[in-house]
Amino acid sequence: MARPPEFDRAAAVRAARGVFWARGFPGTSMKALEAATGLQPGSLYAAFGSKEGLFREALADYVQAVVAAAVRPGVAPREQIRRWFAAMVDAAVDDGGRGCLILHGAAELAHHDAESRAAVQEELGRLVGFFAACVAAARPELGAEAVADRAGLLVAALAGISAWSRA
Amino acid sequence: MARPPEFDRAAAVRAARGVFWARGFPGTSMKALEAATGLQPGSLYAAFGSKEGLFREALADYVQAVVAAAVRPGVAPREQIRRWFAAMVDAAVDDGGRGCLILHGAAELAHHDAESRAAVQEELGRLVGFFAACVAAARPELGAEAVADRAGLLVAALAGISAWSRA
DNA sequence: TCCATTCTTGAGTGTTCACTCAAGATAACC
DNA sequence: GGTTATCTTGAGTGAACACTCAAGAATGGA
Repeated sequence: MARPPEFDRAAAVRAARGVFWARGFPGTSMKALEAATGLQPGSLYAAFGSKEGLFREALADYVQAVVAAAVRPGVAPREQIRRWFAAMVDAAVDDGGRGCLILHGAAELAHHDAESRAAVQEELGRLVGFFAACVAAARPELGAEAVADRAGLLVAALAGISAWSRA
Repeated sequence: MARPPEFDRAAAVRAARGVFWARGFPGTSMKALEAATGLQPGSLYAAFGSKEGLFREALADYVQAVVAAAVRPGVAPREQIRRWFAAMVDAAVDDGGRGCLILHGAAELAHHDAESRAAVQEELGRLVGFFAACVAAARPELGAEAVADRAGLLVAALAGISAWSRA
């Protein structure tokens, strides 16, 4: 019926994720994304609609990757949080100055369109929710409020590492 | 001999500081700075040389203002640190999402000219140095390494508040 | 009063930005 | 093989960007 796409969409998203992660949203030009993905602007816009659209997919891919690194069957909830922090520490030590794509994306897209802000806030909520679920699983006797408090504390600490490693 | 400038340079810097603080460096256009300062591009460039130059002065003004709020004659060193955090908390609660101009500037100018990077790193060093001096004064028995450790911890915590309030 | 110097003005510079679109290429279905 | 649908290509779009500069206005000293 029709010609199938030639390029690997997942690979393109992964490449874009790397550029966004290293240089931030405003610091990344479409030219840089074309170079990283090896795609022409036409293909890029046909597939993702806009720079923001590509960023949203890259962000989702990032979350999926970090979650996958932390969440493994049979891993205790407390260990999952530890692994998340371990990934942040590795990023700070090895690729100095990348930080957390969710947290920086939230700041960088604060004055953009509502759709992008909602998307990044959703990922942010997912992050907090993940931590809350781990805390609740590790300490079943805690009330909902205490769980939310401690999850918030952990994410704030994560934000500290992220911001400090970028500065 | 010559016509004196009509505008108040300090007021212009203060106005620019507010815009940079609220919207970040890349999110702030020269048009916005012209509107905020009430100056034409010619005057702005004659006075500050470039957008980065204006940002550097705005950053210095920011540091001076926050230091002035914390450092008062007769205030104990520990209380000075407390006041710095109090200012950060006020900024997070009242003007939600501004964060610390030094920390965000360091991340936003990471891929700009060396001069700007050096300037922002210098302010960052001044911030860490201020904390270290306060810690050393509050706990004279501590060694230099312990002082540096604790100052670093405090700044990392500051970075956490800053990043989290922006997200 | 006149001159020298500097400031202000604002239209205009070239560049880069995100983004579009017509034309050609390619594949699946009949 | 013809048809149809979609993909790729890459030159090109207007807008926004940081920035400049010539001309006029204003001031202090001679």
